[in-house]
Amino acid sequence: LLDREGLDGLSMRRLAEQLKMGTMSLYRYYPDKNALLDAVVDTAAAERAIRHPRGSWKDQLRYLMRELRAALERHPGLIRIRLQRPMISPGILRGEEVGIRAMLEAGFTKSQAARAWRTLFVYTAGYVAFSPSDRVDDARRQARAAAAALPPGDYPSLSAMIDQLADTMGGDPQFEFGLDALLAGYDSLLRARRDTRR
Amino acid sequence: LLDREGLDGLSMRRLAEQLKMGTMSLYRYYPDKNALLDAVVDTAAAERAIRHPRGSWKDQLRYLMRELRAALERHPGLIRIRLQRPMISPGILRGEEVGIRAMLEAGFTKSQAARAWRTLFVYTAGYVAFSPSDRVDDARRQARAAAAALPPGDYPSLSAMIDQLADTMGGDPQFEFGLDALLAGYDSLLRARRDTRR
DNA sequence: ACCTGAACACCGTTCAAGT
DNA sequence: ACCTGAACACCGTTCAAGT
Repeated sequence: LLDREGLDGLSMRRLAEQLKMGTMSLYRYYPDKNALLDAVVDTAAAERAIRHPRGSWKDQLRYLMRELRAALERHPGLIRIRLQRPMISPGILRGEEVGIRAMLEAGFTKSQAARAWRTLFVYTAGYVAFSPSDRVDDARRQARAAAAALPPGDYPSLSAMIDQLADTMGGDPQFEFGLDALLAGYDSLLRARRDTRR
Repeated sequence: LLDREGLDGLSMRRLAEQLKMGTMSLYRYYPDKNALLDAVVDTAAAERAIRHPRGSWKDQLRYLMRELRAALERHPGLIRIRLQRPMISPGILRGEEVGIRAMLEAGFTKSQAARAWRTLFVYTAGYVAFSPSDRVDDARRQARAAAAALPPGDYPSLSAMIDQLADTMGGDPQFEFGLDALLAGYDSLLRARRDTRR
């Protein structure tokens, strides 16, 4: 449909025009625009084909999050819809079931596994929302300009690492850094739990 | 201004009406709506009074992130503006300077400190965006309903932990869980670095 | 009964007419 | 020169008129 126009370009009128029908004919299929957007999110979720992952719980979570990120980036504008309507459909929960099962089997409590999954989701979805892949270069340029314009006396640390700051505005290494940090954090949680159990 | 109406309620026409001026008079102050929203973000950033934090690098980052979360939640709708225009002003970078300095002093490389800060920012801002504090109860209810409606055969893990899943939809403990996990992950990064140095 | 064009109540912004 | 109302090109949705 209208990935190419972005969320702002997706209007009932233009969509109807594209489909060569009267604007109001859309209301035969969906009661209002919200319902239509829900259907868009659901359709996108159905596109995801999650192979059952192999390896350690870390490997599995890493795979699931990379896949989630790719799925969200496949349709720019999708993330902005999901930010406005936190929807939960069976299709969306497919990956969550797999990820949480891996954690439970590794020894996490139910509460820990639930919180850990939600944190991973928030991080990954937040990453896509704040570092849109189609505007990384622009964001880097903007970050570099902003850092260079800072009074060095007040911002000594930032002024001395402009390149490093620009590097954080998107891309695979930045995403993987945060993912690794979270998984390492969960690892220490798991070790602590095993220790107190003894 | 119009915190109470949300982003959708903030229109040039209504704002002008509120200010008892003609709609077009606003354009004497800001060239367009984008500029006005930028000014809103900047004003909100200026409200933040960051005391220079004490304690370990972890304590300092924890304080800064709690403060960032509180600042973002103080004005609902602010986060949605910032999601659409990744703006970088000196006011916004105040906390970043403090946080990054703490990490550099603790032994992080520039690149690590930059990536670690960005990850914390993405997590915290993503948390506020995906778990809006004024709709936590609603989100919990929705999550519980969605989990209960799942076919237990296909979703055995999720079906057995509905309460725990609902708990992750917002609140302080969920935020702190993710924050702790990230900081624990950074800790192991720092330890690994110290080890290879010897 | 089903479908849909006209109309309504909104937008942001241009542009020309007022002072 | 400065200010701003009318007008333009859009919205989503209601409602009544068409088939």
